[in-house]
This record gives sequence, structure tokens and C-alpha cells, in this order.
Amino acid sequence: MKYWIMKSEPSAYAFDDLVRDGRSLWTGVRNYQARNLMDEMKVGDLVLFYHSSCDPPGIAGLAKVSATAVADPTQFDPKSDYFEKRATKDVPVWRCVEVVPMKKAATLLPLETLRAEPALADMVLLQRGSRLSVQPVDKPAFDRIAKLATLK
DNA sequence: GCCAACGTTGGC
DNA sequence: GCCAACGTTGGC
Repeated sequence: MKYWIMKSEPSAYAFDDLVRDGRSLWTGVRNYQARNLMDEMKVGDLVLFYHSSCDPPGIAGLAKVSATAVADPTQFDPKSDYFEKRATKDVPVWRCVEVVPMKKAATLLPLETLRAEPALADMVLLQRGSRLSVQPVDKPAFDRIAKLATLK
């Protein structure tokens, strides 16, 4: 099993929205590296749900991959912000996994707290200029964060 | 609102 | 294939 972080702006889609919906396709990823990481995801992989571009940013909850990557339907919708004119049904460009909520963080675990943890210093999330919206997390880092946010 | 980081685009 | 210009991300 692998561990990941996926970022979302809570004003667009927050962890509570995932709880409400019960499951969600992770649509709208338009970065090849992030797409390729989603392609690696397997059912049962655990996902730290990160709230970005908010105050404070941080880990909001734990989710689980419930379906492997499929074509992102928003790329076919001309009215969508995520429309992709190069995409066809036969040859889609963008993909998305499906996730389900597991547990909401007791309180949002702020980025600042993660930065203060020496054991997490090597995390992709904490590197300068790390804008990737889907990131791998190693097990020790995942376990530390899960403990800090009481996610298990 | 600022700005550093970094991906993408497009002229050459 | 290079690289300048431009757009986006996202913390602060």
C-alpha cells in the first residue's frame, strides 16, 4: 500500500464536501506529473487531504482510494474550466481516481506544525516551491502525520 | 497583494 | 532544441 497527499482549495472542494458526497472523482488535475502519480494509485492507498490557499493551510483529513484512474469527465465538457480540446473519448489526456473519506482530522493540522517537525523535513510538501497537487508520502511521514492529526 | 517557483507555450 | 514570455500555484 502507498501513501499520498492530495491538495484542494477548500473554497473549491473541502474535506467536508467529500464527507457529504461519500465519494468523489478527483477531477481537474491538469499537470502531467500529478496525473502520472494518480495512475500509480491503487484501491486502498491512503490519501492525506490537504487544504491549500487558505488560512491556515494544512491537513484536513484522511481519505482512501476507492477506484483507480479513469478518464476525467471534465476534459470532455466544453463548458468546464477543465475542458481539454486535444482529448477524445478514445484518447483522453487527463485522468482521475476516486476517493472516499476515512476520517476528519481532530483539528486541521497546520502546515506550520509540519514544518516544525524535523522528521518531516524531507517531505515533498515542505520543499521550496513544491506546487505539485498530488504527491507521494513515505510511510514514516504518513504515520507521523496521522498521529499528529489523530487520523487513525 | 506580493512574489518566488516552476510548468507551458511558441517564436526562432 | 533553446529560451524568453507568460500563466499558475500557493505561502506569506
